Amino acid sequence: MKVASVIVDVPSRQTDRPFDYAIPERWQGVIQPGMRVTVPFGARRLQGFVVEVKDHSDIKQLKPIEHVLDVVPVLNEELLDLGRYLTETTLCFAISAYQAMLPAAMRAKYEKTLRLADEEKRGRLPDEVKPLFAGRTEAPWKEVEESGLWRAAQKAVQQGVLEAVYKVKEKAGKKTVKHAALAIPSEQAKQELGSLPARQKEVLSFLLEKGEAAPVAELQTALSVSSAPLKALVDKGFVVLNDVEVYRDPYEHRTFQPSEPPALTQAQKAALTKIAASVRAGEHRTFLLYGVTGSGKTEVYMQAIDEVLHQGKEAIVLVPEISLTPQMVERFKSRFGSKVAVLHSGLSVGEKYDEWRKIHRKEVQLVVGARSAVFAPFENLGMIIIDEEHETSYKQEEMPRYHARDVAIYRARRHSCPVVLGSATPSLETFARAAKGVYELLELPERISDRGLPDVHVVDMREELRSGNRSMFSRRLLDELRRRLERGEQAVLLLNRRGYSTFVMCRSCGYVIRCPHCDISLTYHRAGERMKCHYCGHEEPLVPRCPSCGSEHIRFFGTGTQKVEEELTRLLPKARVIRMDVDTTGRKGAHEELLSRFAAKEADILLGTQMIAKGLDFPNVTLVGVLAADTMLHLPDFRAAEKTFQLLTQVSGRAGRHELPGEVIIQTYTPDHYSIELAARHDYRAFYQREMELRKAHGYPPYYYLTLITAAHEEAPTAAKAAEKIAAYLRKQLSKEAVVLGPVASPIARLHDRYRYQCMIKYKREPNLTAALKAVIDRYQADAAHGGVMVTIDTNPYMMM
DNA sequence: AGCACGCCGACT
DNA sequence: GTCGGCGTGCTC
Repeated sequence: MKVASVIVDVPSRQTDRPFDYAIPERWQGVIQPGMRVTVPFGARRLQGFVVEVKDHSDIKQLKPIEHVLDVVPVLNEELLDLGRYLTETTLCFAISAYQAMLPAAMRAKYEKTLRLADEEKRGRLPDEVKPLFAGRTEAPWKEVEESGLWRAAQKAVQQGVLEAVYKVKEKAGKKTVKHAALAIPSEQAKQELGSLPARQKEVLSFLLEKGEAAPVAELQTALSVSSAPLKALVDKGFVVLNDVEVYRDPYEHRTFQPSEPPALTQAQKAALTKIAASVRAGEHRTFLLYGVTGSGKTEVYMQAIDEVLHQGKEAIVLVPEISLTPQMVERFKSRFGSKVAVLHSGLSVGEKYDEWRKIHRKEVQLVVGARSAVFAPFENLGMIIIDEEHETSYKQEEMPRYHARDVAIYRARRHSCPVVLGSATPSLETFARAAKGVYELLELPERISDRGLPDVHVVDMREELRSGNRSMFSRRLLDELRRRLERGEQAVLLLNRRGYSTFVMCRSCGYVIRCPHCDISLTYHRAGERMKCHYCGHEEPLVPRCPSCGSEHIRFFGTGTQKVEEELTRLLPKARVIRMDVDTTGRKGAHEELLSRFAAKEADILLGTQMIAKGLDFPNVTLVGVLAADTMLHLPDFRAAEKTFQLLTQVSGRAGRHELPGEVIIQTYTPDHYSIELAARHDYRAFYQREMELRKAHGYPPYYYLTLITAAHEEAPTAAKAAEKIAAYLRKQLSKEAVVLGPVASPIARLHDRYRYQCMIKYKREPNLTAALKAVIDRYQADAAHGGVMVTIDTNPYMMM
């Protein structure tokens, strides 16, 4: 008998293993590993992934597979293996790994209904349940539950009057368009023409002329006829209607000017030569393309891609979500046309599904996308590029907690092809590997515009305060902004905090308004006079009095983008300001719209959070202002200095990229901090040296590996005790070289109503670590469902909170 | 994750 | 005595 091993769609420790199912006769030879199926699982039916097909199972009573959802496997051998690798390295469930590789549309939706066992039994329904089945034989379980008749219905099920039905549904379908085509040979159709009414004649000759199926909508507008004549022809059997599958094209109404590769600089040429050689040789190598902002990294990528396509292979380009701007898409679309698929969060579920299918069917050879695009189901990969390699958004913060860089290197090794990591501010981990020769360093030390990097001025805001300027703008920044307005040039202002104020405090008693679910102060948002938690999304109206002492002296502290916008319009009434943050770009397409307005010079100042720091390229921008460079510096994160340096360098790079010279003003309360000083001097290497010393001294990456374990529970002592036990267990299991720190309360001590305690493991080489962590999960993650302690493990964390 | 099964307390 | 609460363990 043929047996399929299936990973079922239940993300829990106990079900995180294959279950065997019998393959019915009709699907023998059809079912292959990597296909999605639906299977009976207990009382339910679930979607699952076939991971193996075999001849025998040790299980006595096998249930059969119910349906096959795919004609062709959606996960090939390589991706199935990659899933196993992710499971092992990130300690996630196999089902989570496989689902992360596919578009959301392919994940199943489940539906439970109650159905009348047969019509004769209707009379035996309990009276109170009867209305639910009035005029139908099936009722959604949700309705039954909401009506409060749960128990009566359950009883009816036991008596065999009703039966529970479990359905597995596909989330998004394929989009189809109705097409009309001739159902008879064209010779016959021509003969029939004479005897037809006028309108029908027009329709039939239209189809005859076209010679192929025509979209119904198109046909109707072209001939300006209703659907009646068409229907008549269908009834006569002359014409058939078919649903033809089409792709939703998110760029349907856009045209892309074809572009030609420009000439390269010496440095670009040198880098390209090395990458191209590696592509041609089909060898796995990791390059670090370290090039200052504006040095033309993208052009190197594109010409390297040319080489890949030339070899008949495929390429993946990863770009951070926020810099996957229309500008970026346009550059790739105009160079590579229909060979490109684009995957980013702005697309609808259906659109993403369509882009994925284009890749799966090999209709495109290039994918440009955010993190998850690294799973693009190509089978003949020639290169993977990761732009802005240092970006932390490449790390997924939920299961599976993978880093796209690691996945890229895994896949590239398997496909024997190069990986190119590009950045103006490489992560320390990456640069250290390049320095050691593990990666090959390629440098682009100069801007292509020949302009040099912009002048950066650091303004000490303590000085400003001392000379009586209490506003959030230094005199220098305000002067420069005015000058830009006069000259008709544009400015970009960065403030890494959205909302109006960062916290609301009572001046009488010092009470700070906090989120009731998290240990976080609420941010005041002017629109609608509301206070929001930026972690869990909790919102409440602003209170006129202090909830603690009743005083009316409620004041706003700290500055957010909303407040800056207000101040700007007060100080520079003539300035037209565009504000860009999560609050103004939430709507679909808003991001794109705001940027194109700025590009069209409909505004003088672009004010925003870090989403404006990356990748934007506006020729008319000659001033960049950073309002508070220290916002990230004092966060409880060993990467705080690195992130500050990166952000300052990236945002500075937005100025003076073309003919006009650029200038950058950085406002700070800590002008002497090395991350600010060295960013102002554009000195990455000095920063790298300095930061490496500190990492070494404190035992942080890249000198040590980290694993972060968080225990969370509604009761603080329960969470603390669990963390304590875990730490003790790990200390016992691991070698003397490993350091287990904590447990301590997490920097965000409470989140979503749960208190959180964390332990950190620092280690260099720890062969038993994975086994020990699995044991921790087995012991604690099972309890999570039963109101127990929730344990999360992040091997190689980027978020310390 | 669901869901069934099973073992104890409060009602017709 | 039965109904109905929730803890325990299983799902090929």
